[in-house]
Amino acid sequence: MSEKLTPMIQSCVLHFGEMGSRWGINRTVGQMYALLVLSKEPLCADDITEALGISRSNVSMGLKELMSWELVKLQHRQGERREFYSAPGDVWDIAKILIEQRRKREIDPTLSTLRNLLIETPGNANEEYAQERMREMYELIEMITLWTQEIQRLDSANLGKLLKLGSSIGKVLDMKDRLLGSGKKETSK
Amino acid sequence: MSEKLTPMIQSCVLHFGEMGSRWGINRTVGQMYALLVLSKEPLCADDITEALGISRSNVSMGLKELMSWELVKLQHRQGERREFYSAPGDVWDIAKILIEQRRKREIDPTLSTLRNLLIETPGNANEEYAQERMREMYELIEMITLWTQEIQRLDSANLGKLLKLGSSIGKVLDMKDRLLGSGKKETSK
DNA sequence: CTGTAATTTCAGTAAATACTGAAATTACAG
DNA sequence: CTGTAATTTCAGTATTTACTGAAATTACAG
Repeated sequence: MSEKLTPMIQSCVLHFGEMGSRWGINRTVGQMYALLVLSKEPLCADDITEALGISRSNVSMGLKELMSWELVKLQHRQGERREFYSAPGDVWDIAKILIEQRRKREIDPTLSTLRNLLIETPGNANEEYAQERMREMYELIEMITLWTQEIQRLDSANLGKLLKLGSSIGKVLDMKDRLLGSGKKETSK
Repeated sequence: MSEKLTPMIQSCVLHFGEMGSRWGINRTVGQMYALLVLSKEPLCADDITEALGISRSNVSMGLKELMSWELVKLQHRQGERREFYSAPGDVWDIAKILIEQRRKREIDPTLSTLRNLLIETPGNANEEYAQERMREMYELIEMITLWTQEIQRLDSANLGKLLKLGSSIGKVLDMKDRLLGSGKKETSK
């Protein structure tokens, strides 16, 4: 990390590099992305090289990675050979992309693996129990995925609305009871 | 990976080892945990050593790691020196622990870092823009965290209820509108 | 086309992470 | 206590992952 970065931006970049590395994202790529997100203007590869003090080829590979995640857009400028890169301007859009990509890369394959194991006939009591747990996993992951997908449909405005709905999911459950008229007065806790 | 494991269980163990490594969890620790989750009976360290074909010391370190995440419980048996380890019997309980631990380890520090950067006075236009983005991140992460915390309060039964609520968050927003009588008829899409 | 300024690729190297075996420590039955 | 069967620690090593510089490739202005 060498030139140009103010301490404020540098702190943020370093932090997200660190976080990235804890979530299975290469530290340097995390830093690159933080830099792009925090920058109003699109950056070219050399800007990043200089800002982070890493090699040009490393930046090239990192950008390739970010492109494969569809986390960056590429911009041409008239009469310029260089490419400029930028992150989506809305943080929620970024989150949606991340969720979607991880779903494709990790969740879907996991569901598929579990599904395949669940159609096998258990060979003994162990396997029977194991399948039980796998089934629970499958259902939980599937449920969370479905909800997440619904939430992803929201734009920033409606997201805010949902979030202001208040801190209590309990209310949602109560609503459900009231709306659907499910007789017993259950609470969410 | 050597002894005893049936192909079904082995596949699952390998898959979750792989997934773990993509989420910043040591592959072997992921395998160990899958094994524990799939096993009805608690396992001792040697069981794991044998099942995964890794060294006893590696198992010891892995179990230490899993303990620090509070993902395993430890059981004594009368007149036995050995310790037996087991995972929670409910997959949703496991998920709640994972969410909670990652919040403590990664989300809270991130929010704290962002908060510190946000109270600084921006030194130039760049920093002003950067702070804008940081504020959006802060708010999004905080919101998601609050919701997640609410959802974590649910037990398996109520979770099922919430999830059966249906695939449409839109419905929740509609409920909100109806219940709170917010005049305009907005939709969630 | 041609020259140039950019990007990409990749073999080699560096750094970080994970794993092992041996030694030290611990727990407890007798 | 003492002996033993277990666990933990840790220095050294192996493996994996990340990074670099040099060479190859590409895009395009002129």
